[in-house]
Amino acid sequence: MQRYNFKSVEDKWQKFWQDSKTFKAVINKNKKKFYCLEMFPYPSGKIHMGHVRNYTIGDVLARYKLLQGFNVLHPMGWDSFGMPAENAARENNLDPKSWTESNIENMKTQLKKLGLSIDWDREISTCSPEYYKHQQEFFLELFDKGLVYRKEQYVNWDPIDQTVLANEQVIDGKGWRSGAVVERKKLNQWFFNIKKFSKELLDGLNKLDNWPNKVKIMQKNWIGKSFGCEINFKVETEKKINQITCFTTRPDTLFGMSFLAISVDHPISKFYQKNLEFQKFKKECAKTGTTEESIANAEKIGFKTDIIAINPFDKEKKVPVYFANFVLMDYGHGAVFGCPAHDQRDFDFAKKYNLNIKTVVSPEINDHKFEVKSQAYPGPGYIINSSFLNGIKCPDESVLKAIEFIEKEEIGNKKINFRLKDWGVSRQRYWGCPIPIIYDNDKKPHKVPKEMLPVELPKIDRLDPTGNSLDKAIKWKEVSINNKKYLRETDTLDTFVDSSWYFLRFCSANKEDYGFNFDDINYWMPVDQYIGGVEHAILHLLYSRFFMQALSYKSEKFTLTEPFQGLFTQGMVCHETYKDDNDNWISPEEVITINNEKFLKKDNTKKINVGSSESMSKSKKNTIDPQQMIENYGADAVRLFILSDSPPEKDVQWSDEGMISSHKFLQKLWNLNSKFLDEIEKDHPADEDNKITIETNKFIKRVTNNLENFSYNKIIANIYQYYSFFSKELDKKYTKKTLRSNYEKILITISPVLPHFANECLEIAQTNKNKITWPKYDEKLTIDDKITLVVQINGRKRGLLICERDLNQDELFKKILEQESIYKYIKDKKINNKIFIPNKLINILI
RNA sequence: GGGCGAAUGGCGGAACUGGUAGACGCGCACGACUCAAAAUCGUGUUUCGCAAGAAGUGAGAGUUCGAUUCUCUCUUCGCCCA
Repeated sequence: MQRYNFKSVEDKWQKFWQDSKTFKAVINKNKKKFYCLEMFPYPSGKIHMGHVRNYTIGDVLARYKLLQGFNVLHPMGWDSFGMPAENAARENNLDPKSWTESNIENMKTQLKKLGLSIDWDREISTCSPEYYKHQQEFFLELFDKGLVYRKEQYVNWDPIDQTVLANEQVIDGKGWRSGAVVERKKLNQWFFNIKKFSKELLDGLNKLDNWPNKVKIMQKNWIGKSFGCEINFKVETEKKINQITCFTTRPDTLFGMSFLAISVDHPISKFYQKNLEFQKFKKECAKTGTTEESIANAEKIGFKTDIIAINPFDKEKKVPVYFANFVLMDYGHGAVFGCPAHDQRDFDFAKKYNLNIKTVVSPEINDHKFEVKSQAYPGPGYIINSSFLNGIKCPDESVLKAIEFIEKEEIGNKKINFRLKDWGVSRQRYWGCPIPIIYDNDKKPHKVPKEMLPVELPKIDRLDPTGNSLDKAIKWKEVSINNKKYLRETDTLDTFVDSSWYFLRFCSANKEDYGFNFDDINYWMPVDQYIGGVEHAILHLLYSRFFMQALSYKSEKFTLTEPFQGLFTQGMVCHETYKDDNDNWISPEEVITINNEKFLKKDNTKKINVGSSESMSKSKKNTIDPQQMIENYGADAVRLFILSDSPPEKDVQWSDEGMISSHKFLQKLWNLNSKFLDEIEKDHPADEDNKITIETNKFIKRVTNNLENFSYNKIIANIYQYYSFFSKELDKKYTKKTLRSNYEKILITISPVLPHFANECLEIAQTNKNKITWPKYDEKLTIDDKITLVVQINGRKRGLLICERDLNQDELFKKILEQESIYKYIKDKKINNKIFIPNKLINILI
């Protein structure tokens, strides 16, 4: 018996799939399509275990659907713009383009070694002008539809590196690289009007039945619909201010108002521009970052104006107006009224500035003595101290009542507000898609004419260590059209834009005229199953959904609003972490285990401190290199292991022992295969044919169900079970025909998980290629004729009864009396009741 | 602080709509093969107990003939938002 040579088998099949274009997807309107897509990778240079898991899960599904007869589209591409390339280029004095391209080549080779069923002819890369040309067209299309606009917006500004930082680059309020305290700075930037589609994006979630609930809830919270009203506050001031409009969800607490707070960017601020104290205050506010979290955690500070606001519920009550750092201009109208007794933030503010704290909600009904003292009471209850609102249940009824009053008195109006903010897409970076806009001498923006697209990135040999290199590419920046001079926009697009429509591009990957072709997307879209990490639950998925809204807006031809019919979010791959005594991270490669204790490989004497298992990351050095594993154990073994230990939606622990045992198991399967081949030659009487057929049908049924439910870990268990059954039963008496047909079905059933191995075995068995389709199981043949019935006495298991199917209660009871081991419990006892579940259980109560 | 989810042997995890808890894998133990080891194969492996038996799915209650599964309270952990 020859050993299984995974290297030659895997190479052989990978070459075969590539040469014969097995996975090439071509539109065929007579066939049902299945679009299987995994989130495309950032080309960092090497694949990591997270990729292996993600793409194995997708590949199993794609191969299963292919065998089921679907016309499968399973493409792969590269999310190849972004900061790592820019950082690497700066550090190594390279061009981001060549760095990225060589990474892509590298990763492509590695991915191919996994044996994925990818149609590589549709490969796309977002940093290629062929791709971003279309993106620029879309940008202009959205521009024409009025969904793109420019406004001033705060950014995180690193004063040392002279650059804008993304939120995740701000660590504890400091720049990740320079360590400088990050400032808020206003820049003119481009925005996509995603807020406009808040309602559509929220309502659309209801249709997404095949999305994890958790992701839908996260998106729902992110969109943040809130019901309330706008209130127009009359003011007393010598300045030319008519009124101040606030949005509030709690107009029922208006009697407890003790101040009104507005954003430093509120239009009213123009009256204070010359006030030095105000300028100082504004600068102080700029010190807090731009994230909601940093604003929430910052100390609440205010600047008192000389404006007085009048409480519309009680015109005698007049309160001061403050500029406050916790009020944001882009939520509501940049103004809120403060009710300290029932909002902790307002409470803190009131304490600091010695403002009145009036309790207007009590937790118990008719409790007029309830008083807020050491902290705000934001909970439910009943309104007190509030004239016509007194005694009303809060907040459900009191809010409605307050709004009713507000509308009647024409103080304001009912309003639904969304937390979702417009999507700022400008990035002050070189390595991104150029924004196809040019500015005339008056700095007025114009579209780049269509025939001049794509606006290609200029080649820059050396990126500037500070600032935006595009801004300094003078030759590129200056353009002249019809003898008029313009300056190019030097910001590039957020890379989330690149990934918001790539799934459309896959449908028409090689067509040049437009981003996609309607015939193509009408056939292939939506993506039937999208698979990726839960970390993209909000932004990427929401932006992609928005992009479909934007493309279908005012369009008769584009009607797709939801890009991803099904979504699956897989868990991370984790590994133990190791540190030496000096607190340095140690990679698993440097660690050896002796008698269950872990030592540093270099000297074998230094003991390693084992830390918790965490998701694999370079910084903690707890990574396992997939390429190494594929070389050592083969792609099928790696696929088998990565699916085996945990359900795909949960985190999985990497285990070397598990990896090795998967590898060994393939060898066992191979040996079993040889035995099968020997047995297929022999013809026996059909004594056991029924048994093997039932076992095979059960196996197919289990695997099919587990495939449908993403219970891939259970499929591996099924495969182990089938192995242990057949390794014992193989030499029983089967006819040639039955053995062969069952054997072939099993090989096909395991082929999505072990494609190289299964195809090799099928070839050796000389299986007719036309017969390689997903086997259907016969429900009748998954049922054994004998069943095991549980016998309980007073709810306690006392024995098992192997008997025929469908016995009635009396027949069964007779059998129980015959069985001494059970009968001993009931003799001499009075039987009060019997609970009988046919073919499952009998519970005798004595 | 809010939302969502989870908790099962030494470990990862199974258990379909309430009906044999611990499938399958790892680890461990014992045995076979071997001069020996590795590899391989076989057997066993929730705990206590020699056994009969008893206890047992984070803790406590409840519903039920019967609860890992349903309800309530609590504890711990994870993720997301703040």
